[in-house]
Amino acid sequence: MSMYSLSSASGTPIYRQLVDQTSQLVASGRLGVGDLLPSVRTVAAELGVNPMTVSKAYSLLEREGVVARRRGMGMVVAENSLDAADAIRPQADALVSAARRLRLTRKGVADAVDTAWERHEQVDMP
Amino acid sequence: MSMYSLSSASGTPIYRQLVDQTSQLVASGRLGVGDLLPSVRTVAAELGVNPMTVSKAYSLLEREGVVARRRGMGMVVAENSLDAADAIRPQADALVSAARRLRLTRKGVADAVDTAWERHEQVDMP
DNA sequence: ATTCCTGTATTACGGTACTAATACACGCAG
DNA sequence: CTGCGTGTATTAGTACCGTAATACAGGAAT
Repeated sequence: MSMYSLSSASGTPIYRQLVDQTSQLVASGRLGVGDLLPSVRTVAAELGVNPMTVSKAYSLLEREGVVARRRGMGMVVAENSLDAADAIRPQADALVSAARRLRLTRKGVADAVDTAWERHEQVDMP
Repeated sequence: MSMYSLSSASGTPIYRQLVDQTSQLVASGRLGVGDLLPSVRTVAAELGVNPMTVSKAYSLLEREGVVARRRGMGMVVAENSLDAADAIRPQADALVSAARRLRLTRKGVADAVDTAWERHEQVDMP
């Protein structure tokens, strides 16, 4: 069983799904500092995609500082990699910036987030 | 002076910039219900783009219910168009969904939004 | 040294997204 | 009706993006 699962219908490209899922695994602690990622060819075979596609994902993750290269070994989770707060910062920034353009108050944004949270809770409680 | 301003470097396509900027003008109240939008050809000439590109933006806005068609006249701001809370819903959803994947608490998200808000306040207080 | 494993540079191909050129349908004003 | 104003269907071209095929550079293991 692969650590990744692709949604072919999602429209988001494979390499980006891999980046996102890896970031999530790291940010949520299910992948710890120093852990070795599965090799490019392993992932490619499991998912039925081309090794280059996986490589592209790994390179992006390296540029973002999430993983580091170990020569001859593969890729490992980097020293100062993401925590959850870092990981959602871009989305939080996007929200705040949109809200300010619309001249919303701080409370207005908080309310919007609250109702969004409740919308989600109704859906996926396991 | 046009009501729109394009950022050619931004990477986001022209028609989408037009949709976004129009939505913002409506959601922020600077464009009121019934107001007539500038004609496709006017906008196209001012911005130096093709009328079809503007038309595509207007059609999207119509599908989203932001504007309505007045035969022979042009496009006007629709009756039940956006308010600010509607306008940021997609971004709020994206944030919450990312946060839940990372198993963040409700408070964790709220905090992230607060710090994001403060980051922005330091930048653009007029 | 040989073999097996890493990741990747290069190239090519298919598809799609964006924009533009042209021509059209139709309402309004005279 | 004529002329000018709406928006748009159709078509085409261009650029870019995502993916794959292939071949390569280099460390690890023995």
